[in-house]
This record gives sequence, structure tokens and C-alpha cells, in this order.
Amino acid sequence: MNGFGSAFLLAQVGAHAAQRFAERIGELDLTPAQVGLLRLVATRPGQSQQAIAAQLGTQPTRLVALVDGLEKRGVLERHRNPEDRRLYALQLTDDGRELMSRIAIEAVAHERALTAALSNDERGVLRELLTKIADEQGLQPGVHPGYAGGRLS
Amino acid sequence: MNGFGSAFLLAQVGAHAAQRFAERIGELDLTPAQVGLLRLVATRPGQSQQAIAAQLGTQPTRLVALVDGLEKRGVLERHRNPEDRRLYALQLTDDGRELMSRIAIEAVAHERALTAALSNDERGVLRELLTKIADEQGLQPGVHPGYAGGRLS
DNA sequence: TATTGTTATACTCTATAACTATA
DNA sequence: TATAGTTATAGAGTATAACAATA
Repeated sequence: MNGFGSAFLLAQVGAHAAQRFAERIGELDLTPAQVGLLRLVATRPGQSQQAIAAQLGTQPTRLVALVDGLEKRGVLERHRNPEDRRLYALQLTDDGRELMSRIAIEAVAHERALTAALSNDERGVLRELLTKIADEQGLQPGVHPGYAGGRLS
Repeated sequence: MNGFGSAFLLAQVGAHAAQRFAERIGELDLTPAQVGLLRLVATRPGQSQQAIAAQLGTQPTRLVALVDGLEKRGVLERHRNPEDRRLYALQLTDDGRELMSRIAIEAVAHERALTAALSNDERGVLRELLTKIADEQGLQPGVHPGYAGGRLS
């Protein structure tokens, strides 16, 4: 029992969760920003870099180096859009899809390790409460500021 | 209902909580790092800069500019320790204590706004679950990585 | 010689603005 | 003229190492 409210605990445990996840995917030579990008491309393939930048809440210029690295690594591809040759359509390669499955394995292990103190019922309650907060606060599912890495506006 | 686990939700909601709190204290012309420092000095006055750096999980060199700014502002004071003149003993001024009470007011308002979607009972359950996780994960009460602001190691 | 606090240097990261090509 | 993507420049922020004062 201490004097800290749930808002402080949320920030503290949330930052810890992000750090531990970053360590895990760091073993796959990935950064949180790269995982955020890969996740968006996997969920909705064919989007332009600017569309993805808007969803990540980051600047379009940041995507250039981000996509460069993942493309050089062979997990992501730029395809020119024939209808508008200014746009790229980003898509995963076969290696990219395999990488995503390895990320998913890490995410499951991370989830289990982080909530090791909770029972299955408690895990469900926690997710329910957090979902309520996220909905009321207008947070977009699947994206969080850690992916952007930017400063506070 | 989405496919994201409670670990992801924790990171997402936690980052959102930290951002909103940073916005609030930003209206008091304070950064999260400054608040973390002030909180430690208020809780245990008289500590050296290196002792505080260790608790914040940051480098001692960062504290110089941090303390400089707050001292110039008149909320914090460096007192030489007579027993060991290498050490400073950091203490709040009267203005500093007044500032802390204003921070506390913001913290309460922040808490209420962030958990507006929950009932009082649910708020208690959330705090209980988060405390369980924080204890099991070995997190120190009252300090979180947002105060350090550093990169992942 | 070891330690506290300070300063100086280099490095990383980000944001802003110009530039190329396509429309 | 407007937009997608790229590149270049400058700025903020951090870490590392060297330095002065004290033990």
C-alpha cells in the first residue's frame, strides 16, 4: 500500500512493459518503431508511406530510413502504385511474414512474463478495465506513442 | 474486443497517461524529469546528487543542469554538507513546497480524468492488479523510467 | 588514490525546410 | 500548382570522458 494512484502506476508499469518488449524484439534486431511499422503493413498491406506515418503519429520523413532498413533486410518491399506513380505500396515479403510470426511468439511470451503475478481471471479483468480506459480516452487500437518515439507536443 | 493483450494495452495506456501528465505539469513550466527530482527531494531531503541520480536511474551529469534550473527558479537549494564538503544536500525552499502542492493538485485531477471510465470499485481493482504486477516485476514505488527519459539499455 | 560535482566533446535523434518526380 | 517521397541542414538531447575540489 503506497500513496500513488492508478495513473502513476499505469505510467510506471506501462513504461516497464514497453522496455521489456523492446529488449525482447531487440534480440531480433528490431526497434519498437520498426515493429509498429511492420504491424501496420501486415494488417493493411499496400498503404502509402504518408498514410502509415499518419497512423503512427510520426513525420513522413522518418519513414524513409525506417523502410530503407527493413527493405534492405528483405522483409519489406516498395511497390510502385501503377495508378499514381508518386505513391509506394508497402508490402511484406515471405521473410517479412516469417519475421512477424517470430514477433508474435515474443509478444505472447512477453504478455505471460509481464502478468505472471495475475491469475487468468485477473488478466481478463485487467484487459477489460484497460480497454474501457483506452476507449474513453479515444486511443486507437494497435498503435501507441512508443512506436512514434517522438517528443510530447 | 481486439486481438491485443493486456501487455500492449498497458504500454499504450501507460504512455498516454505519461503524455497527459506531462501536458498538465507543462502548464506549470515543468518537465517529467524535474517532477521526478522534486518528488525525491521532497520525500527524502538532504540527499546528494549522485544518490538521487541512482534512484532516478539516470546519469549524475544530467542532474547538474536539472538542479541548476530549479535552483535558479528558487524552488530548490544546494546546501554544502559540513561533514563532507564534496557533497551537496538538496532541499526544497518554501516556494518549492508550494509548487509541490500545486503538482499534487494536478496529479489528482489527472488521476480522475484518466480513469473517468471506471467506477470507484473498478479504480480500486485496477490499482490492486497494477500493484501486484509492479511488485512481482520488482519496480521501485514512486519512480518510473519516464523520469529518466533515457534510452533503453 | 578515490569520490562528488562540473564541464566539454562527440554522438544520436528529431524536426524543418528545400528538392525531385509525378500528377 | 499540388502531392509523395527524398535529402540536407540545423537543433535538441544524451552519453562519455576529462577536469577541479575534497576526502
